[in-house]
Amino acid sequence: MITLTEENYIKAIYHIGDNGKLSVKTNAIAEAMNTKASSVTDMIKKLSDKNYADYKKYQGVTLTENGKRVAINIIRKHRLWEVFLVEKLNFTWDEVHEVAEHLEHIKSDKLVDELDAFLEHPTHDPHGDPIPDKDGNFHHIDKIVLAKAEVGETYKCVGVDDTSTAFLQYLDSNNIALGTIITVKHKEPYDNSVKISLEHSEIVVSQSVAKNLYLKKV
Amino acid sequence: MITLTEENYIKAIYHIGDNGKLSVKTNAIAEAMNTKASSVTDMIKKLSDKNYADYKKYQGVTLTENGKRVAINIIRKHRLWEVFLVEKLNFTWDEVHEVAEHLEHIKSDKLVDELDAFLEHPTHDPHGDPIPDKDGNFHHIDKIVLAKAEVGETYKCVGVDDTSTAFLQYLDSNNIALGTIITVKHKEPYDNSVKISLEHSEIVVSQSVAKNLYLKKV
DNA sequence: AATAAAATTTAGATTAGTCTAAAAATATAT
DNA sequence: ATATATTTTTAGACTAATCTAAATTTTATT
Repeated sequence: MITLTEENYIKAIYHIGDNGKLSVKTNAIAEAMNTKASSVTDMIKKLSDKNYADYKKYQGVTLTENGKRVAINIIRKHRLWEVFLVEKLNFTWDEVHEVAEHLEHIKSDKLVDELDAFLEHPTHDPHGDPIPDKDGNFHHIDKIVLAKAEVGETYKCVGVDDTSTAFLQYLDSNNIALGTIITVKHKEPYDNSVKISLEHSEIVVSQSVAKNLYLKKV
Repeated sequence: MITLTEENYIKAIYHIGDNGKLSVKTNAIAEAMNTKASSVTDMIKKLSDKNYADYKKYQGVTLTENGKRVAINIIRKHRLWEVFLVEKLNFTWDEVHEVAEHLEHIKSDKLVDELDAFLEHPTHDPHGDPIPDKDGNFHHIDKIVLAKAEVGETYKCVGVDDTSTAFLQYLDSNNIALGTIITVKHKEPYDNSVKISLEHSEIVVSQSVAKNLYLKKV
């Protein structure tokens, strides 16, 4: 049996290590999970014993195929619940994360499959992140970041990199949501800010905003 | 902060003690929760310290108003999730309990309120048990048990006392569900079995079935 | 009312997850 | 390449929830 805590560590290792690809350092996990490095060492030993991770002392951890499977399944559940909360229960995209953190640990294959069907097999969560299917395959859309978009072109907003409450609320207050159509008007070389036009407005966004908003050419 | 385990003990005490009315014995809790009496003693001391229960050594426990509030809130969540699982995710009434046992512990007022609204403020769960409202008030329907129904009268099935998988599957296989209309044809004094007619059939049910099926006159 | 039986509590141990402080290994800088 | 700084691990302790076995209290029986 896998515990809730083990699941959370596996998820953190998956995310920090670029979707399970890279080896992850003890301190990076400790910081992400708000614990001490010593606690992390204990846990990664345990994950290694249970064949969820490969661990060599002082060298960091990587997830095994088994560990990746667990991580992807939790991510699938997390993102499906986020869709449910936004589409059915009127949550805003900055409110969903905390609740989904808990819902993602409910263990029932039937629950996940039926939820997926009820939501009509969504491929992306409210932040634009892909939802893996039952077999763990991600539906990939080729998106670019606003900072790299071309002046004069028109795009659809398809996701965000930064999912912090502050950023999501900033987007809300400027009427930018998933699906919003924007046109790039000007890129200012001096500070890398970008002027964009929306349906009813024209705004200038800073470089940090431009680096965190994903677009797809329409 | 209240732990998951504390919540489960509080719920058990509430149920065993006839909805928080009676004092509950240590062994009764141990049996219901599949633990040892010594573990129960430890926990009820803790619940007492935290003002969820009143406890006098060797005399059993009762819930405080505070404890009852917690219990009713968990029951509300449990039953709302059961409605969701049956009505939206195609669960059968014997499949819902286990998953709802986990969902009931998710803590988010917005989640519960929105779920309640999404389900259109249901008053009863799939087994016919009442769902308390936000303020903890139960919507009471005056139901009688089949064993006490009158011969010749017609009733609607509104609930069950026994929610075991075996009983629910028995009802399913005899086409009895919440809302089913039945007429009492004959009560056999010899073994207290009851002959009832459904829409397309006439069946005889045993005393143990008759004692666990709730009806309302139509 | 004395004694046997049953229920309950205490004492002490165990496991999962965490922590602090010290020790060990690795990385960095001159 | 040697000293210093940083990172990681170990050792030992703590809390929540559990257990077994022994002790105590209550209940039932004669």
